[in-house]
Amino acid sequence: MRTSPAIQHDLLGAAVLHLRSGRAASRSTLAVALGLAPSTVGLYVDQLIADGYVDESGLEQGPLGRPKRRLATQRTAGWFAGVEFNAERVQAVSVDFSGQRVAALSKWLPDDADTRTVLHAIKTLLAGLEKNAQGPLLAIGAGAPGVVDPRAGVGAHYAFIADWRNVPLAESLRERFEVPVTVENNLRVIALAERWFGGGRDLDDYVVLGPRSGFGVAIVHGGQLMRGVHFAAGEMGRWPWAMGEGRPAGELHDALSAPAVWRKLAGATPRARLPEDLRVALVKFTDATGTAWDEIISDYAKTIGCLQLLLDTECFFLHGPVTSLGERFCAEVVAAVRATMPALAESPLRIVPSALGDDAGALGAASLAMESWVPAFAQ
Amino acid sequence: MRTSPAIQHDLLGAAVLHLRSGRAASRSTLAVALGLAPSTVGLYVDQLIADGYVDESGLEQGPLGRPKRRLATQRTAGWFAGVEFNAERVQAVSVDFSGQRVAALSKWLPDDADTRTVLHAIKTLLAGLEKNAQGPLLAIGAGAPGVVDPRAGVGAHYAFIADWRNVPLAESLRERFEVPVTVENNLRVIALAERWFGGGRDLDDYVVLGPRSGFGVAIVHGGQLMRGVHFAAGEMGRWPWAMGEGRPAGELHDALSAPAVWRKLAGATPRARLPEDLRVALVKFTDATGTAWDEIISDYAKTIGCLQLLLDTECFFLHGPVTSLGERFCAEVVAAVRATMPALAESPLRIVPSALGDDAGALGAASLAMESWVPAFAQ
DNA sequence: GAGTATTAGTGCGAATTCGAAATAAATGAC
DNA sequence: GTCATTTATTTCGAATTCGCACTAATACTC
Repeated sequence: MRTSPAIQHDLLGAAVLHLRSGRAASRSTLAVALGLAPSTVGLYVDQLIADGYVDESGLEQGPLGRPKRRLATQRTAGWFAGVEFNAERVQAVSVDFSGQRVAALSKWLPDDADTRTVLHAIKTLLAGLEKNAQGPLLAIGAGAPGVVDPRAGVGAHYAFIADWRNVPLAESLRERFEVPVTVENNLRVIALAERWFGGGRDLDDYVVLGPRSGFGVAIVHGGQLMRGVHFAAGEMGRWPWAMGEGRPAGELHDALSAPAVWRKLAGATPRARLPEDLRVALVKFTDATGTAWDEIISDYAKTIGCLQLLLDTECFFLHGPVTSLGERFCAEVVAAVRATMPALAESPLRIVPSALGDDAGALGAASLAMESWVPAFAQ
Repeated sequence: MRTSPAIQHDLLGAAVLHLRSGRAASRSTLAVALGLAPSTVGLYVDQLIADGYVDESGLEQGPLGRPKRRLATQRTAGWFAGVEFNAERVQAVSVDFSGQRVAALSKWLPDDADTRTVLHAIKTLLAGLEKNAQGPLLAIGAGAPGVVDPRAGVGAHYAFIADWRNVPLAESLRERFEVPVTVENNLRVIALAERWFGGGRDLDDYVVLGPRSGFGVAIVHGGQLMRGVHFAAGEMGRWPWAMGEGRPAGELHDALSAPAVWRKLAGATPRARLPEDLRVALVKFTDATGTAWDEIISDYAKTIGCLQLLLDTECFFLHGPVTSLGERFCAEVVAAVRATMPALAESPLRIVPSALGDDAGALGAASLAMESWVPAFAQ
């Protein structure tokens, strides 16, 4: 028996995050990850086991020496909700305490959706998830479009939902569900999803490319989301952009957004509804060729090359409907960057289509919830 | 008398940094800044005073209550050296323990300077500073051009000094002067100078614009330098850039570098030696007008606008020779950004000419030394 | 000028975290 | 099988840090 169980702390939350992510799976690795003494970690783990958040699931033998006692988060200790939305639809997922996706719900919004409609839809989906959930709801994360102030928990503004101005999203959900609520911008939440569920597991520096109805990016630097002083970082779509010889200058949106890509490939205005239908439509073009294709490759290459020169990041994740253009698209962009930008000719540039599907945003929102959680006062 | 003097720690170093920067000036403010209990800070301060690093310099009365006992770093407790160089010259400064600049030396390099020459010049300047210094040398910081690996303390490569490849700069200086040595890239070191000696005192997010022989930027995000995975962040000069209607596409270097600006304004190739003479030459143009001037404004506006859309930073500091174009230049660039980029029309964009002079780099290098220092084991 | 309110700093016992030695659990050599 | 070696975890006294009550130093009130 130990002398005294340690009083709870943010460190308990941090320990759970390490265990859930798989970055640490025993007392000894946890000690290294948290920068604490092994004896201290022992106390924390005892506490977590006693409270039912963690259990020991067996031994893991290394090449030599005493085996590690494997620790894992207890699946049934509770669950997290993530919800993400834009002007067209709301998506929600539930994730159990061990970080596994459990269920998902989504709902299309009417064309004239205003703030009230959207909030109502969000609450309906969350309530739907609650019905079939195991254990208590521990926290909610929300990914909102437009400018979001995560500190205040407010959706500052977004052009495509009527009325969407200084919406106290966090407060509204906390009142209804009585758990902590964290909000973050749409695309930045997807960056979190990459870290927890996608290819960003071991990366501290990466960029998410988000060509949807516009074009934006989310930058992760040193493991932290780059938000910008006014929470407006990543709005690359507004860059001035020459559309090609003879054609008028426009914005980057007009070259890289999902509808713009579709328009170029199909030679017509998209009737497809964003973004899922566009995704399906774009699959048709995965082996396209010709000037339209080359133009798209070259625009993407130029954009990503600029980003790489400026940020020197480790990996670019392509998200949204354009992802359906596949590996070949990414490979050709890499080749084009190397060919047209001398400074990056030797660079180990990585551009990968995200392995996450359409609910990346909702998963990321759930990650937000997981990251915010700390154990309540165990009495 | 206190129970037991606390054993030394990195926290002692952090405390000194807060006192030196003026962010904290008493036990109570220090406690808040360091996130420690007031009683603990008391112990640390006792230790620092006993070791001669800090002293009490009087009282500071607030609007109400007991006055703070003002703490200040002891000017004579030792000094820091900062050295910065490029292919043309080496500059070095000494800074006393309270962060005041004491002396500066500089030296032009021969046209064919190679690695050996440069290292020798650096050591000579540092030895020169040592001669007139008060107290012991505590640490050295170095700002090196090109790609620098701060972790290894190595200058990785730089095109304009023959032989400059994987130069163990830190090791070499540590051997000679027997103090800790930290190295960092040229321009990033200037960003540190802004924080310690310039207008970046209270900023956590800002960008340094460095038009010299090329064009690069240094990004500070969340108080931390953005280095990039390969220590190559900020190399914007290699962005592809349309030079204007009809003219061939080039790189951003060709539009924004100090020689390029001079060339446009003077209509000739610069004979001026970089960068000091260019600075002097550019002063002549501070009230220039005409298409050349407008073109420069518009190129800078476009570049800075792109950066602002992407990074949403708090302030841009203009450095290098172009700074001599003055406040008017910056104001016109701000106006041009607002006029040409709708998304930034309302933005509280700040572009300021750096208040630091030509030895900003050396001062920044000294900051590097100050930031790295922790008190030795006081016995 | 005594009393109250406010803020700064200190003393001291309690709580936390550490460090080093002890113990535990494995492998491999003989 | 026993023993040396290696790695993981725990024990336990020591070191650090905290929390809170207390003292200190000021302004303001009456």
